[in-house]
Amino acid sequence: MEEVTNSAIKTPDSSEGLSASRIRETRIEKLSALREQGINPYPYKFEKTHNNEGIQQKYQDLPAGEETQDVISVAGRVMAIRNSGMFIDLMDSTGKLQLFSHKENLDEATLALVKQIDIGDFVGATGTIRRTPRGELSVKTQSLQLLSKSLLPLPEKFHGLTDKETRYRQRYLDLIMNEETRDTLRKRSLIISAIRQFFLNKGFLEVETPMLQTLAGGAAAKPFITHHNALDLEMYLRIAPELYLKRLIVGGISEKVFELNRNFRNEGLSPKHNPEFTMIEAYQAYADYHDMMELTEELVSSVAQQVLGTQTINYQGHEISLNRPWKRLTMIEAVKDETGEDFNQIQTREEAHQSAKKLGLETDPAWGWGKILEFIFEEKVEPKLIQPVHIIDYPKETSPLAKVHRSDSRLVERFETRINGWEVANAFSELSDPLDQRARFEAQLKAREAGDEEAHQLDEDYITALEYGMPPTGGLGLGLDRLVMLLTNSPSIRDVIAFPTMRPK
RNA sequence: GCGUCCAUAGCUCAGCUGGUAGAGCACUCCCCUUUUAAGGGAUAGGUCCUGCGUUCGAAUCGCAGUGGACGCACCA
Repeated sequence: MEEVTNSAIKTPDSSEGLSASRIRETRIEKLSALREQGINPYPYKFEKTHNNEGIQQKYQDLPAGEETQDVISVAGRVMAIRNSGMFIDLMDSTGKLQLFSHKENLDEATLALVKQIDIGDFVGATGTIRRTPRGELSVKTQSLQLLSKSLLPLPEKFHGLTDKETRYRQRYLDLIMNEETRDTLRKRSLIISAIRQFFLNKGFLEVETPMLQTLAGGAAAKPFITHHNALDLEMYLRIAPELYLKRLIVGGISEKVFELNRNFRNEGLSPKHNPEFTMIEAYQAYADYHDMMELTEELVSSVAQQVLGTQTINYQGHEISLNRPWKRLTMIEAVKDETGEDFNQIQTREEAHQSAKKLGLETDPAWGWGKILEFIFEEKVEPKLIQPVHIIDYPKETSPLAKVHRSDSRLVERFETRINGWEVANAFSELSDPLDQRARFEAQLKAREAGDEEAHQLDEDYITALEYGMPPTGGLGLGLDRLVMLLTNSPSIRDVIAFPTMRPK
């Protein structure tokens, strides 16, 4: 088990040049030297009594030059070595702490070990706490243990790792070198945790629905295709959990359900799109889209308050207030306010085409009234919506899963929440009429036959479920990654996903 | 998919109108025991992304490719 094969020694990472591989070879030689001294460079356990932040806090009032007799043990990665090992910067997940290893305080073996420590190694240290005359809180080392030998050189200590490609491909290096990355990904975790707690506190039941589906429904997007061998069946990675969550509402497992998990869409990559991304979907029986607006506002503002301690955020130079209530604007009003074109007056498809033309927009002759309204909205209004706003009452023809508006049959009860111009949430009064649902699916099928690859597929079993009866239900979908981008001021979705999709090198 | 820009040591970067590659950090060795990007000295480290071309001569110019960033398209 202690044997190291020649091939292990002689196979450096293919991306390394000579300089790095020489450093690596030197360090492998150090491994043998350590073992000859009876030191296992990869031991099993260390009794760590404190983390670095805990020490910094506990002794924050210790004056410079003072020393305590408290004996503690800390552990972490060596980030810098000064004065031939007398000073070591030790980093753990909570922060930095200096080790002070004076030759007068150490036995010969420990002093020898200090000399063999390299930047990047994990070490554990036991000693007393003192603050140096220059004010740096330090562990005055009594004993030192190597906890893991690092074989590869870390990036430069001052400039760190800045190359974006390397930061995404070797996220572990990015995390070691960049506090900002650690902070962003930790905040992501806190945000997820706050969201989960928010729903649980409101009585929502967390559920899981299939990622592998025989029919990729619930959204308009291209799916990833895969194959199940035993069933000899073409399957899809889900593009949305929506139709399964509503089946659970039909079944009555709970009147409130939510799922927080991955969706997969076979589309382009961009600073706002990753092929796999995290979606929060929530469904509440006996509720409508007005209730979902309340839920969305409460969720986002309370998560910001909890994780950031404020509801005013700064995103790439824009100050955004998440304080409730958020503005609500129908799509028709939004278009009228911005362009003067009033789709309450524009009734026919021909008039709609003319309206778009007047605004300098090119339309596809196949588009109907609703599609053109939505297109004008996206082109002319959307980029200007920086502050949170619910855009409500979408055209029926582009929303096949939403219930017809109770007072305008051209529209559905749907809203999208825009923050910084982005679609952050999408919600409906869910369509519960099975016959209408079938008609809407059939319209989508026609669009699919006409070449729209992303039109919804017809899900017979879902219609069957609706035929057994689904209560009036409000549904909400919320893109987690974009929310995290906003709350962490991250310019790219890749900054908020630990391992973003990359082409293999 | 299209366009623009980028690719030089492990990392961060210089390298001029074409003349054959440099710095700092890291590594190795020496000095140095109260440092904070420690300091001083000496060494070592290169497929200049790949290929083809132009040229007496290419890191540098051209074409193609690969990878990346950004923008557009796609994302109803």
